Amino acid sequence: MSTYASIVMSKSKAESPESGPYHHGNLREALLDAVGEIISEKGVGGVSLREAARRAGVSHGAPAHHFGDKLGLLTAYSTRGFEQFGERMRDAAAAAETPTDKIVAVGFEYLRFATEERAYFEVMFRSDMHNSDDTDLIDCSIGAFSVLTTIAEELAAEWSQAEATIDVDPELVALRSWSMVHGLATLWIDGAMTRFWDGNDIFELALKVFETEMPTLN
Amino acid sequence: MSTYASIVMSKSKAESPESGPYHHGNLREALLDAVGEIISEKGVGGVSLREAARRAGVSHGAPAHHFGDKLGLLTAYSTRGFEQFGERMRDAAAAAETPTDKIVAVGFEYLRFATEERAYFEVMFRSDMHNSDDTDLIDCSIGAFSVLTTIAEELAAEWSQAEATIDVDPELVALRSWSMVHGLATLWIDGAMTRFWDGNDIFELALKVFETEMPTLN
DNA sequence: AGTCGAATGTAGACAGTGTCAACATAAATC
DNA sequence: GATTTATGTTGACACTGTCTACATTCGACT
Repeated sequence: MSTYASIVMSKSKAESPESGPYHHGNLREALLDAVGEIISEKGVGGVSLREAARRAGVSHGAPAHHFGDKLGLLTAYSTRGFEQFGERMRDAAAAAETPTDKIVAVGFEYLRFATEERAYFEVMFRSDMHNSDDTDLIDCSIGAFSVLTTIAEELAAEWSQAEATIDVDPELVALRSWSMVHGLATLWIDGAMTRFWDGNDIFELALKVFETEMPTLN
Repeated sequence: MSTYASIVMSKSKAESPESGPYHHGNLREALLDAVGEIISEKGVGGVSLREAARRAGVSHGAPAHHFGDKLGLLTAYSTRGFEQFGERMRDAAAAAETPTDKIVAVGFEYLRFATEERAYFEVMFRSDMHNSDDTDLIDCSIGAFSVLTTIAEELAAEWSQAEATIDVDPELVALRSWSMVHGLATLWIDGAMTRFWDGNDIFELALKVFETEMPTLN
């Protein structure tokens, strides 16, 4: 079919891809972009292989060649999210001086990512939205969290030097910080806190929550 | 059609409901039970109105009369989860003496519910799995969390009596505790911690995490 | 007791979905 | 330049949510 013919004969049906070169050129990335768009517009439940294909201007079967199945697409999207997440964590840590400043900066960056890049965040931390055994995904997630564990080690070293009585496990410091900031992020995102806190700034709330002393429970 | 005829002529097709009385009698509860079964077997993504109807031995259109649509079914399931969750929280708090004991007991009960009743937990804390505006759901969730806020008030009162310097906001104490335990629960459930903590007992980990002192970050 | 409306359940249709197999086209490799 | 590989298309299938039309039963009112 000539180029003219393909234009004239282009179907108006929504299913059919726009007329263009047979090969997309960068379909993989285009599909991942589409996933982000769909989640932002309709939520994670609105994601479908066919809709992503439609937005990338390609037939409904095309995505299978790049991602296998739906879970494969979401896993790749999740991996991309962890890449960007890790980059943000590293940048935030690098911009601060002391271990204490670092962990606070990383915590706030965590919240910023969760709220600004909610599409990624939801898929990243929902085990049924990706294949947890995927090696790329595992590598990227470990890369991101290693920022936190590194800071925790620096913190623990600092504390054990300053106060002889305190000898904390760095790993537990990391897990404790992680739990707190992750819980705050998810509860905030899911709207669970709206009926117990009437503000619309999570950073303001986070500052107050982090500063709150709990004597008998340290 | 006589009873005998209905038995003899019963179709073998999986779609068709088992022969029985025209009215189920307790379809609403049966469908909610089915949802729990499905989630336990196949995860939240495996839930479908038709599968629930099939398990309840009823035609595919029946659920609509009780729940409207799929979101309605999940909202009702979520509400039922918050009812049981609230009951557990209240029982745990009632079994402890001091405010400090109470909040620890409630925290551990929170983790127990998250792991033992994972089917409920996932739907309860996933905003796209239920209608957050549902009044019954709102009532039940507030009922559950009010246990925590009540304890936080008792704690804050105790602390402000004992140590004159500390005057904490009870609401922030509640949100802080909630964030930490919720973050730990969700990260544990989603398997995010498996590569950073090699144990299989969340209560053991929780004990260590809660006890970990973080001097410069209180 | 009888009637009628509401509640509950059935059956069929429709568009949308994921996945598969068969095929078409372009790119890469030798 | 031929062939293998990667990429994309098309059609089919079973499954899904939702809608409409219809059937049965329950309950309330006379």
